Amino acid sequence: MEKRATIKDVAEAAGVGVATVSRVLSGGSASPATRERVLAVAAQLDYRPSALGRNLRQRRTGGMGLLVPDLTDTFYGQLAEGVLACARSAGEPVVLGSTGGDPEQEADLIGMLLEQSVDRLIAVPSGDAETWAPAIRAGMTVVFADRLPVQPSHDDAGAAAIADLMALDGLSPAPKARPLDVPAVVADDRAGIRTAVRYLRGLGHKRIAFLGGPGHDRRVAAFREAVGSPVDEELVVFGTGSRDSAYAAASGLFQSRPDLSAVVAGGNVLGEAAVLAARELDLRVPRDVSLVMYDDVPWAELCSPPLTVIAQPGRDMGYRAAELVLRAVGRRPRSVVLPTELIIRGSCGPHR
Amino acid sequence: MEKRATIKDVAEAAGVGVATVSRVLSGGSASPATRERVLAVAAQLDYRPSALGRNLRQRRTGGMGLLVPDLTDTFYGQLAEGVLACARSAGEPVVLGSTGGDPEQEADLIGMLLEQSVDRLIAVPSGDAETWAPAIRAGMTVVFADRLPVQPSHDDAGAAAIADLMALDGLSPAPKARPLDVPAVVADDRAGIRTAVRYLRGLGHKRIAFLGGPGHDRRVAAFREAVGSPVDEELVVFGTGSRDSAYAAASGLFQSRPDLSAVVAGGNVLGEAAVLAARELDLRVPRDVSLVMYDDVPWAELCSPPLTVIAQPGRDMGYRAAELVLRAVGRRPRSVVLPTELIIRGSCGPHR
DNA sequence: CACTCACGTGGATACGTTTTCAAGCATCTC
DNA sequence: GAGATGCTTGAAAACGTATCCACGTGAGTG
Repeated sequence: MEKRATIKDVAEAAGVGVATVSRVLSGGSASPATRERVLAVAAQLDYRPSALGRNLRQRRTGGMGLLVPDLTDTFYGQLAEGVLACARSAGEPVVLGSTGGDPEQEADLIGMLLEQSVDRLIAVPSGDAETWAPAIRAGMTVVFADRLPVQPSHDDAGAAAIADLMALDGLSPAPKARPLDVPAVVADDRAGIRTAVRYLRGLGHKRIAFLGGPGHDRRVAAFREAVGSPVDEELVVFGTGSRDSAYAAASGLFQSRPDLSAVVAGGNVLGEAAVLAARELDLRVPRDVSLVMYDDVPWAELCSPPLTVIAQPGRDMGYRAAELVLRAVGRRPRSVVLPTELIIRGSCGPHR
Repeated sequence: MEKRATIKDVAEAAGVGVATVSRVLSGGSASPATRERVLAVAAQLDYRPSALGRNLRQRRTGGMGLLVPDLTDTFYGQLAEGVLACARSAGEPVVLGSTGGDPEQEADLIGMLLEQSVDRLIAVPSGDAETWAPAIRAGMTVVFADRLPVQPSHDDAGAAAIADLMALDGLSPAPKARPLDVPAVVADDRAGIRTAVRYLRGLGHKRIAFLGGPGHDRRVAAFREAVGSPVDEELVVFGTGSRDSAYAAASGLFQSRPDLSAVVAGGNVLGEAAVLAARELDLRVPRDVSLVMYDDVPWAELCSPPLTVIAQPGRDMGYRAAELVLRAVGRRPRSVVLPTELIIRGSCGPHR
C-alpha cells in the first residue's frame, strides 16, 4: 500500500509549478520543452491525477448516474450495457442504482446522487414529475430512457419530453406543456405496437388483450389507438412490475376472458408471465392463444414455440442516452426515438 | 438551479463554528442545546453535506465498485441486484463497470476506480493475479464473487482465497499459497456439480459432457472429480464467454460426439447455447440428450421442457459480498461459500 | 531603441469537509 | 478554596486539484 504521487510531487520533481503540471495534463498551453519534461516525470512517478481534488475544485463529480428499475430484467441489462459501453469509451465512471420500480427508493437514490454531486443522470423513471423535481432544480442534466415519468397533472418535469414524443408519435402535444429540458431516448412504441396489432389482426384475431406494467403508458395508448374504439377495457390489464404480480395479472386475464385469442405483453417480464400462466391453464401457444412480447431477449428464442417479439434496441438506447448526457454541455439535447422491429417467430398463429 | 448550502452557511446561521456543525452531523458529542439548534438550522436550510469535501478530506471515495463481465447475463444481473440492495440500505453509492470478460478492459476499469479513489471493490474477475496486483497494491479492499482469478503460477493475489476455497472444497491447499487477503463469496460448485453428475448417473448416463466458459475452473475440476478418471477429454469443451462462441462450442460438441447422452452447462449462457444447438441439430431434450444448467434464471422454467438447473443464490451472493466489503474495516474477512441446489424440472431423462 | 503584445510560467486561492488542538468553562475532589 | 478533571467549543490545518492573476521574457512593431 504505497501512497500515490500528487501533482505537487510531479511539480517538484520536474522543477516547475503545480499550475504548469495541471495545464500540461489537461491539455493547456505550455512550451514543448516543459511539456515533455513534465510528461516524462509524471510517467516516471506513475502519477495519476486524483479525481477527488478535481471533483472538489470543479464542484461536480464526473461521470453519470444510471437508475433502472431492475437489473434482473434482461432489457435493463441490455440498456445498462449500452450506457456502460459509452461511458467506458469516454473514461467516465457510472454510479448505478436499482429502484425496484419504487418512486420512494428512486427519490432516495436521486438524493444520494445529489449528495455525490453527480450532475448527469440517465434514468428509467418510476416516480412522477414531483419525484424528479429535486434533480431538475439542482441543475442535473437528466435524460430519460425507455419511458417517461407519469404525466403530471399540471405542467412539470417530464412535460418537454412528453411534448417531444407526442409530436413524434403524431399526437397533438399536451396543451399545458411548458418545456423543462428533459430529453428522452425511447423506442417507437407506437409503431411497434401498431405493427404487432396489425399482424395479429391479419391472422384473424379479434379479441386482443394487452398485458402492461408500470411505465407502459405510451404502449397502452398506442394499443388503444391501434385497436380502435371501442376498446374492451377488460382486455387491458396491468401488473405492478414484480414477476408475481405479472403472473397474477396474466393468469387473471386468461381466466376471466377465455374468449381472448391473442395477447400483447408490454415487456419481457410480462411475456414471461404470460407463457407461464398459459401453460398452467393448459392453454397452448399459439394454438389456443397467440402471444407477442415487447423486448427481444435471448431467451425468447428458447421458448417453444420461440416467441414473436417487438424488438427494441436496448443496448443502443443506453448508448445513445449516455451520448446525449455526455454531450449536453449546456444546451438541451433533442429527444431520440429508436425504431422497433417485429420479429416473427412461432408464438402467433391464425385465429380458430 | 439554486446553489446548495454549505456547512459554513449552517455554522453562521446557527451561530456556531463549522467544527461543531460537523460534529453534530456525524454523531459526535455536543451539548443538547447546540445540537438541537444546529439540526434545526440544517433542516431549515435543507443542508446536505457534500460528499466531495468529505471524500477529499478522507482521501477516499465512499461506496464501492462493482465489476461484472456482462449485465446481459441474468446471473450477473441477480448478483448486481444483491450488491445494490445492500449498498442502498447502507446509503452508499456503487460505481459499476462491465468488463466483457476481457482482462484488458478489467484493468482499465480498475485504473478508473483507482483514479476515483474507490477503495472497496466487488468483482467477478476475468484477469489473472497480475491484473489484480495494482488494486491490491493500492490498498483496495477487494472481494471476489462467483469466481476467482485464474490460478497464478507463483504465489500471488488470488492465492489466499483459493487456499480458503480449496480447503472448503476438501482439496489440499496449493503448496505455495501465501495469503494475500483477498476473500471471496462463491457458490459450492463442487457439491453442485457432484450432485448433478450423480443425478445424471442415476438416470443411467455414462457419457456426460461439460460445457464450460471462462472462470469455470472450479466447476470443471469438480466435474472431473465427480466423473472420476479417466475423463474423456473430448467431452470437456469451452466457449470464450460470448453467446456466439458458446453456441459454437455446444454445436461442435454435439456434432463431434453424437454418442454423448447428457450435458452439464457451466453457466446460463452456455445452457442457452446448448438448447439452441440441440434444437438446430434436431436433438430432442431430454429424449436424445439430457441437460443440466448451472444458474437458476427465470427463463429456465420457460423452456420446454423446463430446464433442470443447479441453482446458486446470485442475489445473496451479491448481498453477502457487499456486506463483507463494507464491514472489512482493516481485518481480512473470511471467504464465504453459499449452498447450491439441484432443481429438477424436465430436461433430464433416462439414458436410452 | 522603446513600446507593445503574446505567451509561458508559478504563486496564491478556493472548493467543502473532517479532524486536531488548545482554550474556555463548569464541576468535582481533597 | 485551590487544583484537577471532564466536556463543549471554534480556529486552523489539511486533502489534491483547477484557475485566476501577475510577472517575466521573448519577439515583433513603430
